[in-house]
Amino acid sequence: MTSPGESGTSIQRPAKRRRAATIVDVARMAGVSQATASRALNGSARKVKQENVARVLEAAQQLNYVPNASAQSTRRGDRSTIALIISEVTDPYFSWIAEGVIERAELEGMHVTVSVTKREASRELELIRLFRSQRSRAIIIAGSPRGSGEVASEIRAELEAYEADGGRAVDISESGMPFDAVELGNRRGARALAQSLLGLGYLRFAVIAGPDERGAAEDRVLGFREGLAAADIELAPSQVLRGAFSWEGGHTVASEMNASLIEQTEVVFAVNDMMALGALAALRSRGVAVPADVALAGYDDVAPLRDTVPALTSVRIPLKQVGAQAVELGLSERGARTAVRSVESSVQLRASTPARH
Amino acid sequence: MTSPGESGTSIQRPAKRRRAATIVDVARMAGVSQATASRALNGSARKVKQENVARVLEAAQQLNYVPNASAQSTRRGDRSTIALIISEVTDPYFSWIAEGVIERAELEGMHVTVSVTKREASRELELIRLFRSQRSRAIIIAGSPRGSGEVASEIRAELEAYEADGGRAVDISESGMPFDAVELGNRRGARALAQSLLGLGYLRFAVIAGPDERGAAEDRVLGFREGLAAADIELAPSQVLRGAFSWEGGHTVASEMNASLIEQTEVVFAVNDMMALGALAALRSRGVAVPADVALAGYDDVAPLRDTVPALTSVRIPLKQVGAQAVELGLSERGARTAVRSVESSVQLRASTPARH
DNA sequence: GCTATTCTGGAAAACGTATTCCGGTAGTGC
DNA sequence: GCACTACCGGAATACGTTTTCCAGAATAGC
Repeated sequence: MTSPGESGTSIQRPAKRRRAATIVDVARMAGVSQATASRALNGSARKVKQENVARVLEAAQQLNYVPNASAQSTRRGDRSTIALIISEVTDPYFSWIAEGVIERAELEGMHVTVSVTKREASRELELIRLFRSQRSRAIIIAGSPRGSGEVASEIRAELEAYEADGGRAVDISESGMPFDAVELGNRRGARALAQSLLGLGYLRFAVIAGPDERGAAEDRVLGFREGLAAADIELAPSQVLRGAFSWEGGHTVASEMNASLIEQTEVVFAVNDMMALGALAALRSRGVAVPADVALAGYDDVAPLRDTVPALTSVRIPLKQVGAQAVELGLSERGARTAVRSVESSVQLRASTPARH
Repeated sequence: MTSPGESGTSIQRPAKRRRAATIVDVARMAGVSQATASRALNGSARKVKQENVARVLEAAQQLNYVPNASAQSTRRGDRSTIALIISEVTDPYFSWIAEGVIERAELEGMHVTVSVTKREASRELELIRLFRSQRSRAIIIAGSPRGSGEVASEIRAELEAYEADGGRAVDISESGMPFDAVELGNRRGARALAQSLLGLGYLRFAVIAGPDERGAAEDRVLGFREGLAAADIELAPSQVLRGAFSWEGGHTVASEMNASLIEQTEVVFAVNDMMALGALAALRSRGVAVPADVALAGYDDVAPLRDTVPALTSVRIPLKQVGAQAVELGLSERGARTAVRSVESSVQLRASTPARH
């Protein structure tokens, strides 16, 4: 049954050496000065005799030399990586932004360091400090929890200090902070979604919102409200349910949703697709048919989720492009006023919200 | 229509300063020596008078001082970050592994740098060199393209050099390379899936495999074949279709799939869930009902995809745990033989593969 | 053949930090 | 008052680089 070599294979390997080779070792082996070795290895402005270059390269190869990046950057004082702070890696919303950031950064010959906040402001603060300490070229923050009070202002102060030291902070959201930003048009998008749903004949709404009233997701609630207001419809507090920004969050909210509220609701708008899908699963297991009994809309229009049944109505944001724009801002010259890029989102009507009557 | 403050807001901000404060600045402001400042700021073994500590801290605060991480680590020679190399951020398979890695690393007080290969071996090589240069504590590689020949052996050499310099390489997959590894049991899992499908009464199979015959995904094909072999069923070459490891890949393969092959097939096994979903969409748009006409199974059992309709049969791998194990290996003492951890996967039968007859 | 110029190599300084080593001060025991 | 021992601050050195500065050699120009 156990095929040979399939598992549990443990391979003998060479003992470990002690210490990485330095440029001094290379220089000694090549019989040149350390300065010459440095010049030969990184092609500085200065020329070095062809023969010496060859010897140095040969020695470096031989010793498996790799420059010590820390030493290089202390000396050069350079900023060569871009830091990306996101809330959650497993959330496709963030991973698509990350994709865009990484791709664009690579085009510029820069590397990206991705870190995760888990939506804790204290972690965000810690990470910003870390990247400041690492002299990152730019810090891109997507989906900051941007807690209230204390921590929020510490975060702001830290970012300002970072910019004062020559770094660039870029915010993905409409934060009103004095940093460059890529604006997602959450409010506008949600407004458009509300209007589209009204256009389909929906009149009675419920919203599954984020855990509290801060952050960019709340703009979606706000925009949705504005859209409804145009038809003189208001959202009562009981019609706004709150839960975590995840599949589980949506599931929990929909599971605990008051039966009479469901009864009265024609369409549920969840502020992101993951929550919408969680809600979908919960509704279904409660015997509520979607969209027959209740229609459902999400936000983000995240790719791999597009083929659920019923296909989910959502608002598409060009997330990769958002990431790319953030990089461009981060690499651009810092102006006296904050720069804001924005991106167009579009309502995608699908089977989960059929026209009513 | 345009609400004030919603968009296009550009904020005046302070002019940028020139240079980050160094520990020397702090020491000068506090009126102590640089050595004392250093000792006060990082709590070294040496004690420094309470009053001086206070003055130094005060000055640091005042100047918004943050230590220069590069300088610190050139001096200390420390290795304090873990590098994670994955193929694709947007693929939930990888992002769940990343989640596990990041979470576990944080428990150990380490930070993680995530980089993306895009499945190009040359990029992998470049990244390994980068991390070697940055003196990462460990390099965890998930889903290496592990190209053939030339580059593959360069990669191996680079990793060996990295370990010789004191780093730790951890491989997520069964690679047969002389590095510690977390084994996913791909072959075993696929074999079990095949057996389960046979148990349900399926007899005619097709496989949607990766673009070529290398890498861990091919073990899934191999294991599947082994499982079928137990019932004396063989997979003809025409029954193994190849495409990219993505939704699009699965979609393309299924779109181009020969109609008579579909006719003859009872169940399609795609080597990962994303491809399965792509195939699902394509089949559907060709008018092929799933599972009525053709059943479908995937692999990975990735969370947000679980509630497609029909629910997708798949093989669940505890991906977060895989990431965590990789970190443990990377932080453990290096032994004379490679260590291998393995993880249990389990077949999840769902509606996409109903029992036959 | 002599001077002026261009090359190119090496010694030394610098980057910002941590740490070793030295010396002075204060405290303790007589 | 003296010797001995903590204690703690500062000067100097080290980390592995890049870069400046100097000097010798080679080349060019006459």
